[in-house]
Amino acid sequence: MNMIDTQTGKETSATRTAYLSVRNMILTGELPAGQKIKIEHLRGKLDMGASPVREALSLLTSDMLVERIDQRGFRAAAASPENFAEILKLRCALEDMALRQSIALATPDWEEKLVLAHHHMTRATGTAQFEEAHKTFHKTLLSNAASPMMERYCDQLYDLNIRYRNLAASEPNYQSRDIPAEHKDIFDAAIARDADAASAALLSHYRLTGEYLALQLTGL
Amino acid sequence: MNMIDTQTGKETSATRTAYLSVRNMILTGELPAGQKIKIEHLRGKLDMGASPVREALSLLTSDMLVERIDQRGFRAAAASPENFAEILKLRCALEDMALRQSIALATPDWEEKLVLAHHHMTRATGTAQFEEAHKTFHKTLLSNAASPMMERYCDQLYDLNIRYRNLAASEPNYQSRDIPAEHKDIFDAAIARDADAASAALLSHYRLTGEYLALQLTGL
DNA sequence: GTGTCAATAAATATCGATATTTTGGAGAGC
DNA sequence: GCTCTCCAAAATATCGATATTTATTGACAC
Repeated sequence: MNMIDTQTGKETSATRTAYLSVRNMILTGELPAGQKIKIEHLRGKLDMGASPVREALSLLTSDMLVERIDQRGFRAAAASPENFAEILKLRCALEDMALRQSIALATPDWEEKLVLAHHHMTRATGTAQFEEAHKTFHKTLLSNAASPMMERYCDQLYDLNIRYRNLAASEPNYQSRDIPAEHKDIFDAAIARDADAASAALLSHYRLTGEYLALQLTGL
Repeated sequence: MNMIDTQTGKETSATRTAYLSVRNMILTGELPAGQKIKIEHLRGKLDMGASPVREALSLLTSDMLVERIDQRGFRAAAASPENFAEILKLRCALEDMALRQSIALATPDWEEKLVLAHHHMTRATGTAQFEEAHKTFHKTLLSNAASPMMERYCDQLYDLNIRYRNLAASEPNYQSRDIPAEHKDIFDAAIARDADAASAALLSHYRLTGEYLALQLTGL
């Protein structure tokens, strides 16, 4: 006679729901960069009280996706070509360090994870599925660095980069690039424990994408 | 008939008060690393409702001073020798980059700020006053890099480092070091726009302090 | 026209109360 | 003696209402 709730599930809190929703709205551009975020509006849209919304927005501050101004509420983080350039530069510097550490500490276990992550990426079907696998692949590359803070920074920067890709609007059209080959190069070098080659391939991968996106961001 | 409040002042919000208080408690070790933070306890101590306390804790998450576990509240960020080593490494990498950029973009205005910041540090009297001036000096060094995110990271890492200095408990006793001379070296090289020398001096300054602190942290 | 100021409207910040969830422990069963 | 289950007690999470603060508007003087 106990009442295990409807459909078991419900493994979540209102704050978490709000956090994920708003995060997604900002990453996709549904909440435009720099725009004021009205608590009342979100509260209605998400059907919850103001407290979890405020808390979610406060947490999003960590991810540099939301700015908070005392007594004046929240707004979606501004976006600009300069900001994008900075993200790219920081990513290159931090991921270079992290990847080299990962390789220096390479273990069979890490290599196996990497093999799987790469394989999943090549087999992904839909766009969403590929995005997921792509993120996992890049995270796995750095996951052996034994450096949680650095991984956190890299994670943040990855998401900020995704945001700009979405803000660039037009469907990505990667001219003459062979993206799978670029990934394969990074992957092969990492597995071969060739840190210099792996880092070079990774940074080139980022910089090519960066240059391409930067061109489309002149309107910001 | 109107009630302009007592003593005009009151330039602050409850959330901000809570943020600064808790931040200070964690930096000084009054809230020990890893310890659970009870909202009710703080609410009483700071004499305010639970909402601003929660919001302050959520914001402190950005600074990596507080960890949040869904449905299970907040705790002061853990501390460990490994974490300290990571902070040191990241600081060295990021500040090296930032300082070089600052110097590359050097202007008379920046140099003047730097001269003043260094002067204030040499003239500071109390410990608190010196700490303040010291922080300002280091921030000023990087302030010309035109890279807000990098500066934010460096700020964070600076505070995390201060925390470990406080956690190391015993009064700092910098053996045979001449701290003012170390600062002077950094300062002179920066003013001379010698990026290599400035960076070398800065990193040496950090690493010496780091080694010294690391010895005292074995108990963590 | 243009700028200032007060009144109003809107939004944020905060409180106090309540609903949920987790934690700790006391017995029941093995 | 050791788990496991189930029940308080404690703490967190969330709501709805209210107090404050900021933004807007329009009248009025210059």
